[in-house]
Amino acid sequence: MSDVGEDRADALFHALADRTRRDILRRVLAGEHSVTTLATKYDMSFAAVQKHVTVLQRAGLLTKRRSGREQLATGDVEAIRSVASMLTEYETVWRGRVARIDQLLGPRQPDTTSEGD
Amino acid sequence: MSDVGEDRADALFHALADRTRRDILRRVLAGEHSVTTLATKYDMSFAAVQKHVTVLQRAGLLTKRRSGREQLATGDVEAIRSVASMLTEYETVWRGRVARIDQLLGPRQPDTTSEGD
DNA sequence: ACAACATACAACCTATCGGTTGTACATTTA
DNA sequence: TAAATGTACAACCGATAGGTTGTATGTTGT
Repeated sequence: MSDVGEDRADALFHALADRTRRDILRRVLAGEHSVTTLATKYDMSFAAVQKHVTVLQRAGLLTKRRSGREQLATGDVEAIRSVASMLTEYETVWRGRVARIDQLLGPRQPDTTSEGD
Repeated sequence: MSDVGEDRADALFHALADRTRRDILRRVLAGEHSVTTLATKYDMSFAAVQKHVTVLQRAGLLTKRRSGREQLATGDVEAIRSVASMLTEYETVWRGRVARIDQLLGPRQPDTTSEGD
């Protein structure tokens, strides 16, 4: 993967690696919230929450929209999907291994025990 | 979500938030590798790589199997899938928002522009 | 038995993280 | 216009992350 892609993966996974940020993300995916509104939900300072929002924003997981003196944050589901597709690539790597092992073992009886997946 | 579930999410996302660890993960998903073999691939000390392997192991993303004096690491695709399913839950939250907005706007003409997904 | 190899882990260092308080600034409302 | 509100950001602090070197321990191979 490209260096910029790895940078993006770093930012995305890092942003998701904190439970407060994940909770904020759920809230802003469900609907728009001002930073102050979000801040009231957590037992920490406004500044701390504001930093978490910034981290999520830098990772592209949320965007902010100014409305008067409020800054309304909204979750970006496309960013979530891009993380999911990264994971799919990992799973593809794994399937490659299974395919190689299958080839190594040669043709066998079809598996009838798990036919209705 | 339960506290233990959040702990697990912390560990998983943290483990994935480092490009060296992600690269190790790809390698061990593709096939078994000893820690020393992995260490030769990176421009850092054996101890550093060993620590990365431990982080991945603690998160459940890989398992180790002793073979003589070697420790063979192998990727666990189920852990990858569990992360993917977490993300699906976030997407579900988002769809809930869209559904609420739809309801708010009331019934409309069906969208014929993207019928063939 | 002994040398070489593979691993584990402690101790240490620097940078970053997640939190704090304080201050500054723009916008709204009385 | 002045006070209240919402935000941004700098400076600081303790804990953790990611790296290092050094040492100890188990496993091969000669």
